[in-house]
Amino acid sequence: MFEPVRGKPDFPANELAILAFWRDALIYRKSLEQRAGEERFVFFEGPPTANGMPHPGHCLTRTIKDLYPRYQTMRGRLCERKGGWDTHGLPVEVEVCKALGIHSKAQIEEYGVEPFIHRCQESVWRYMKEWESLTERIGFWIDLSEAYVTYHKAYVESVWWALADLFDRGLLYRGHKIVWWWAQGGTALSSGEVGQGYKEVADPSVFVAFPLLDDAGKPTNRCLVAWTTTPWTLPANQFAAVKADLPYAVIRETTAEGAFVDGAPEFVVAAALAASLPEKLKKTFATVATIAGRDLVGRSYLPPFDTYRPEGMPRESPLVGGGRSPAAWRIVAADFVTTDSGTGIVHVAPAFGEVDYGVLMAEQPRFESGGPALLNCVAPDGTFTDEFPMGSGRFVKECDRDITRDLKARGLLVHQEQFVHDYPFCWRADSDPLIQYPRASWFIRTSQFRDAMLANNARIDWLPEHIKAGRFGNFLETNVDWALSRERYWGTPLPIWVCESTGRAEAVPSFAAVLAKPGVAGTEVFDRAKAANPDLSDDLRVHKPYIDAVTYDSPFAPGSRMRRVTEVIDCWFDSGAMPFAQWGWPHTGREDFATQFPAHFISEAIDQTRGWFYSQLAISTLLFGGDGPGTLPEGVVAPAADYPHPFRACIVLGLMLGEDGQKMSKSKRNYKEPGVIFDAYGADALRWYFLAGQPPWTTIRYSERTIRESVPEFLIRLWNVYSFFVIYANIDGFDPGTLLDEPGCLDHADLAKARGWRPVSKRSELDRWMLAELSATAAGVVEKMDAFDHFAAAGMISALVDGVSNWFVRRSRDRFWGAGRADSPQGNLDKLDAYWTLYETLLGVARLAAPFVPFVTETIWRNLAVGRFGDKVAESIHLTDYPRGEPGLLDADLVRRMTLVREVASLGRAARASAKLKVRQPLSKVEVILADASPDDAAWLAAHADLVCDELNVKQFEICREPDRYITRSILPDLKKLGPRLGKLLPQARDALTKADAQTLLAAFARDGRVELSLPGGTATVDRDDVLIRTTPREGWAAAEGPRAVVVVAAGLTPELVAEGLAREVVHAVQTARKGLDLEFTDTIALAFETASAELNSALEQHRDSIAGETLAATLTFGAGPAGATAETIDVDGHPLTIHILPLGRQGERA
RNA sequence: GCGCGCGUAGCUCAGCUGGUUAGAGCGCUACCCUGAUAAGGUAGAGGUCCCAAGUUCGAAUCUUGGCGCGCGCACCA
Repeated sequence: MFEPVRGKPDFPANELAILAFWRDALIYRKSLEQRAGEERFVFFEGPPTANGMPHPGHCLTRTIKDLYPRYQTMRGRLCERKGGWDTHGLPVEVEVCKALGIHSKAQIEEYGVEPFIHRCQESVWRYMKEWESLTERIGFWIDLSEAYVTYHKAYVESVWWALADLFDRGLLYRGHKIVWWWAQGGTALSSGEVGQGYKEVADPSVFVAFPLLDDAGKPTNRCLVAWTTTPWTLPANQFAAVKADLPYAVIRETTAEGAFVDGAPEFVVAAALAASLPEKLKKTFATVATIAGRDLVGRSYLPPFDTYRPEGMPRESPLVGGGRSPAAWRIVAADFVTTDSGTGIVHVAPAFGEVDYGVLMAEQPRFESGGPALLNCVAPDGTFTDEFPMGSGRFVKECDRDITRDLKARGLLVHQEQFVHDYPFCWRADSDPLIQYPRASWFIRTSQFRDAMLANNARIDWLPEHIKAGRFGNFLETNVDWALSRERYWGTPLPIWVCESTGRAEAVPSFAAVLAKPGVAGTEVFDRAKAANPDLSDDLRVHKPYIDAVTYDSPFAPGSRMRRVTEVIDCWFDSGAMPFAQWGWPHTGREDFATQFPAHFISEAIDQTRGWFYSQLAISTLLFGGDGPGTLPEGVVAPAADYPHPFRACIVLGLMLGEDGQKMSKSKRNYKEPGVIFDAYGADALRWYFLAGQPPWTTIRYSERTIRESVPEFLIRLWNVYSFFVIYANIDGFDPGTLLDEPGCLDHADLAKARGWRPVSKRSELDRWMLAELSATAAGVVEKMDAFDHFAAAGMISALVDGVSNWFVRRSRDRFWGAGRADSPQGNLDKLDAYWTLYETLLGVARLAAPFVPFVTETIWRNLAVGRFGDKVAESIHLTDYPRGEPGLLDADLVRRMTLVREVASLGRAARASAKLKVRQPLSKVEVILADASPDDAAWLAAHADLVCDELNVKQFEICREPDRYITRSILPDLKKLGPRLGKLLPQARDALTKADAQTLLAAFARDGRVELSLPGGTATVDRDDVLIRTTPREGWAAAEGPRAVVVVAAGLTPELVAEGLAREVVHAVQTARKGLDLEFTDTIALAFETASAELNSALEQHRDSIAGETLAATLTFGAGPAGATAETIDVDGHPLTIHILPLGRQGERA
């Protein structure tokens, strides 16, 4: 006996039981052990952070990340799945700050870096439990016990090795960078943070005159007009930029009569904007001259403030290669100048703008001895320094008004207005405007590797493909050096120590390397902390503040000490280093890294394009591409430099939105917690919804309704088939366990050894069809899954389940109900065949679907296989091999023809429906006209008349001999074939073919195989293969038309047919009544009919035996029913009938 | 502003290299079947395939330009 199956499945409860089984029986571990020594399928887990709650988006990634390793394991490969946790970074610090009720760096320092770091380390695991339970509940098999953790000492040291290697190769350097600076908080903000803080504000917009100087250095009456919305940057002005190929106009105010106003200055602005300034000023101007931008370049001007221009300061510096030039307050050419707004002349303050800084960087190499220095009169706290006395000690933005007033007083303010634009503010303190500000920073020379990264990218199998050349490729094209350092606390410390007297630096590859330095000191700081608090994690040895205390003797200056720089690094470098750092490589884990690099497969959402996808690719390309790493410990070998690495294929998942199509947000409550879905529908339902609902890269709208609706279509249907099988196998005593001694893997070849198993070639056509479909689907699914196309694979599996349910089982019902038991070779062989076929199919479907819906398939396997064979078979479906299809069972002809029958049956039902003839009513005949079937297929169909008759409840089925009675034919050109050949003649040919008499044309095709069409534009030869024949039913028949056939049913009814219809109607009524009485399938009844209708009475008499048989009526009488019977009066097609039923109890065997 | 993606039925989405009547599931309506039964089947209603121009014998599909939405960039990696 199989374990009886509930008709109404409780998937969630079922799944909990399966989870317990997996846990207790160590199935995941066994699935790996079983593949020991096999070829590997390498998977990298992109580390999530347990600092936040997991949400539905993580369910999607975890489903996909589980699917392929599970699949590949079943395909025979060894796929270890090492978990990982991303633990560093600003978000952790922010969480801790929130808990502490502080938020500036000063407050952190005040609280103490040491306790702060301790809090960070604890915070990292805050939602650990939720993450672990989600991971288990959704069926994501991954080894969390051995997970890598980015703050662990071994991990940090691995990252240190990478950084030291880059440093030694000159790829890690210190430079300046203009950042968005939160002055009040004393920190730069990351991209996400700045993006969140944009607000629309009105800033002052000022047009300022920069008087040009004559050769003697005296101001002239001619002024550049520059435009800025940040007046506070004017004291740090160093250049004015124009565009070389733009014309500039010199304009001067005129009186109403058109004469120049006495003493009015001449303004230089872009010619394209020469009209806008007079408009703003509401004055009239006339053009004095036009100058090309390039002719302005090199001229000197008087800066708006003399902050950096004290009397006697040399204004010229020596140029590289001879000559001299003013080093500042000079006009330069720049491409970023536009005429979209402003004046076409850009005020350049390199300290306070990224493009401005770029101008300075371009200028400096022109000069001897470094060229112009960066001028910065603002302190890190956002206040002016004493260099600019007017604003000294005040926040820069607050000085805008005074600066404008001062310019006006000195006659330099040409115009002032308000300008409304988006400007970033601090996301945590939204009244604090951010400013662009120069900070010293450490960079990695990624831009030098741009071409290598592009070459590497070109070899990656991106899904969807457009990521390669699109989002990711574009991003690589515009690569700039990676700003690595962060002036924060909780992160991997930058392993660079600097000589306190010479400023020379070196990088160390490990903590041991630090300890090995001469005169090392400061390690006792951690030791003391550990002594005071024995629970202190040793991992913190390599973190701030302890590592900062470690110093050693400088190799650069005797007597000096080496001290670590204060920065930590961008946490994206941590996660990007995981391919090797998860093993602690190269210090440890050499074997693991050698066998598990690169990954065959990774998958994350599209937001990782610039995150993990990039950081992995960049780090891997820099370290392992080309000549490979510069330094490796003795005996350690670098991986091959062949691209792609570190991953070969990457599924980029779409963004997940909430129920309302908006971004998921806890506060909006626009999504259901994963736990709610698991409890109501189960993990399989959620997984199937993700995998089969849409291609993975589409933006997905996560809604409970869609998940709920996706359950019946696949899971319930599969369950129904399974439940059907178990019910009848138990009734019939079909038990493979007693028929098969050596079950092996329960593959086709194994089943062949069973007693009572007949070769498929000997079984009924339906069985051959089912197993052919199974094999074809298996082959197709494998092909799709190997190409990472699970969406297509899921569609095939779904179609297969539909075929089992709605064709095989439905067509086989009579076989399962047939007489004779199926428990031995001596029984009903056809019934036995049906069981073996359904058994094999169910096992096959379950195994195909196992990576997708691992729970329900495990349930099926546990009952159908393990329950019968015990430990002779794999204890879990996930320990079996993935079906690839039996080539010997494939039968493309049969599959095609069965599709044709199903189509004909479907059309027949449609034809009945159109004539309002219900299927209960038998009809005399159905005829089919095939539009375009081969003679073999037509003959095959004719031979399957029984099948069609049964499906359609008709007495006779035939291929129509006189099709012209029912249909008309028209000839249609096959455009795909004729189009390329005929080109412009096509419309004429189409008209000719459509208008011509179809019979004549068909006759011509039959005779010659082709026809010649004389068309106005020439002659066209059309072969029989170039046309399609379309058949259309004539009016007046109960007919339905499909692409390949027309089906006509005979609507005429004879008295016999009507009587039979009535009888079936009554059977239906009795069955409904049985159901109402809650009778078992096998309960017998005493039945009596009472009717005033002679016609109905006669019909019931005629079909008395079949009615009794179908309804399990032990007695069938007419008149009043037996005592105690229920009575129900109904209307049967206009005839009154009272039905009396008395349950008699269980019958030993079914009829 | 720039880049990428998307726009197809009431909803969620397929639709490969251009081809004849644009599909599926769900929902709705009607009918059917029912010894899998809180399942199953058939049909109907519902579409200017976002708009416009172009290429072509032929465009949902290719090109260009708009419009709308999302994401990314604009700090930065």
